[in-house]
Amino acid sequence: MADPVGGPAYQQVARDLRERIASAQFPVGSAIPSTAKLREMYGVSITVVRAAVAQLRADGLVTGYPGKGVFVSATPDALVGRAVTVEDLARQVEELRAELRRAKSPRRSESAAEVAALREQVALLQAQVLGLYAQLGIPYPGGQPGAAPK
Amino acid sequence: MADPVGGPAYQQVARDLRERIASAQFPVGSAIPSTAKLREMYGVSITVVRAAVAQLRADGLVTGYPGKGVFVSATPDALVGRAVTVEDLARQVEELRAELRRAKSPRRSESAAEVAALREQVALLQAQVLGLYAQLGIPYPGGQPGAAPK
DNA sequence: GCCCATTTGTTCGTATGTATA
DNA sequence: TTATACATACGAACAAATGGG
Repeated sequence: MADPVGGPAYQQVARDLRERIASAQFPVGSAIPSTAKLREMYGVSITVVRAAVAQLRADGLVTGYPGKGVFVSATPDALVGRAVTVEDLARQVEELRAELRRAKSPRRSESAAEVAALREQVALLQAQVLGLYAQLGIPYPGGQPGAAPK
Repeated sequence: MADPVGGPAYQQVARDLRERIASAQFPVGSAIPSTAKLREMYGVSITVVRAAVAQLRADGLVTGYPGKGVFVSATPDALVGRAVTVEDLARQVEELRAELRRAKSPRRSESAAEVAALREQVALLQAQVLGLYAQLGIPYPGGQPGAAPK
């Protein structure tokens, strides 16, 4: 599995699982197939399945319970509908990163006051992104039944 | 490192690394010890180290670059909520792109170190935005009435 | 109550690919 | 070319929880 389109295998599996959750093929409240089943379904190893499920868990889409299974806790649509602009921002940032990688400088150093100012700007941007998270996390309508964490 | 008090080993390592980052023992912009070094430091396996670093990376604290290392991108203290509008964030991104073109102009001896640091910061932004897209409004996936098992 | 199969979570080891120096 | 380092990928094992017999 060298390097197919779509990136690493575990990300492809995670993406496919996200689509299935979004299309209600795996409804909220139900359990996704077990690790062994997913391994057979996608023809990958345990590691890939674990990584994919771990990513979904980190994203807050699923929650696993030892001895029972991994249950869908939310749909990606609920997140997308609220973060469309943020997704657009992510695309722009990704483009910036691609351009920067393409602009590999040979060597040298020193000076670069403009770069320093740029870095400062990036730092400010970073703080604002985190602040945006804090801001949007509160008024989220669904998926927050007022239950205290665990 | 079987210590049930602090949870799994990889979470303990991640917590310790967070504290070191917060205490500037690992300053922003610097690289944390390599995987092999961390493995010796904590006396754990590669798996634990990689799981801990992966968690920090998912949180947007560090960013890894193959062949270079894992660099600190931000401190946990920077997670203080700061209100900001999406429009402001989009404008900042556009401004950043304009500055970036000026910085990567064919000026030959452009500072490679600064550009590299900038690239790390931009990569951090990408990770943060993607994480924001994923975790928006989902502080805790548990507590679903009827969905949570038993 | 006890044993056993299933399942998740964690941990261990190792190999390969790719990027950097 | 060689060495280092991260990312991904393969396999295997154990603990804890669940549920069926």
